[in-house]
Amino acid sequence: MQVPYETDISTFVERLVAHELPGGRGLEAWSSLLRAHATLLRQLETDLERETGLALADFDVLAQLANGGGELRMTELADRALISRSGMTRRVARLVIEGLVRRSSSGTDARGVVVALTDAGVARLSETAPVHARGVAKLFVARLDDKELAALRSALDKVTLDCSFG
Amino acid sequence: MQVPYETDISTFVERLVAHELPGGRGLEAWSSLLRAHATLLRQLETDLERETGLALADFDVLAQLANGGGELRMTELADRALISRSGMTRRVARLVIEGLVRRSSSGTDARGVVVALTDAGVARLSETAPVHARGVAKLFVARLDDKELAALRSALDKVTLDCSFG
DNA sequence: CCCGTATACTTGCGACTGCAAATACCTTGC
DNA sequence: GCAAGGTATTTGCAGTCGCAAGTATACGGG
Repeated sequence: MQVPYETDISTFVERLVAHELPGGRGLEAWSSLLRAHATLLRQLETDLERETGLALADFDVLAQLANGGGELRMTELADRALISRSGMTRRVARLVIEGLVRRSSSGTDARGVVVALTDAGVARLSETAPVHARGVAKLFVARLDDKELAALRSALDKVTLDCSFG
Repeated sequence: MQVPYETDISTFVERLVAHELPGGRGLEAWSSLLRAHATLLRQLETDLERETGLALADFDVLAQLANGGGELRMTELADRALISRSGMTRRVARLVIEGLVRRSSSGTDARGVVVALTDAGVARLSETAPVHARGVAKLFVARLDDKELAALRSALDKVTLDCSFG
């Protein structure tokens, strides 16, 4: 491709992008989404780990199981936690070793595995959920009013895809 | 912690969380943020890789460099790309091997490294930027009107932290 | 009843990540 | 002009990830 060296690279790329996104429309919002997500998750992760010793990824599995009534299938769990099935296989394996979760085979489908919270898992979740909730409250919810939260949710749901992992 | 087995686990955890987030306020918005981010990035990543052979992470480095006028220091690059400095060291190393980027020492600070786009890097960015922009346009911008984009940006900027990596 | 295909999950693999420690250089105070 | 402490970057390491392929089970048509 012919590159016009006489102009600034930044404005050159801007022109290329403008063909798809006139005036760079929506680009600041997109970039804000990336930044907010990255910085918030980073902070929540380190806070939770420091205060409770539990990794956010592991907390998420426990929380999803609780939301699911205490037990879920592997695929369902992976979908809810937004990671791949193979990733969930290993996460669950780690949690089983820690005794926070139990695996049993599904009664109706011998291919299936049901993952359930153990008593220790429920206890661990009980300790950690308030800490994480406090983090989300302080860093996210407290900085926004009801209107902003509703707008955020509405807009984000419009751009959410329903693709799963392999 | 004493766990009331007689009640549902889901409502039990809900009660624990309600102490920090009355009524679970903002929790749907938070979950929407996580879902939107995960699904969008997954799709954009696979689309870009399939159509251009470039990983989104590598594209991001090239784009940040272009935005920075063609060259940036490692730390600045890592901050903009929202990853750790050590991660950026390795990404840049890969891009140097591919010939898309060049490393040179800063004139004024012998500790510093300046990363710059090569001609090949500019060319690669020119091929890939429209593809990525089209993806962002189709999956994100097109689904929202100007008001929603502005609200999204405003709300997300309010919750963005300014922490860096180690 | 059995074959072909679809689904549920796991494993081999290669690649990427961040943290902490190490290295190299700058800067300030004295 | 040099020691002490700060900054920029890289490397050792251990952990995690997703993809593709593999295993095991379910199911539908002949």
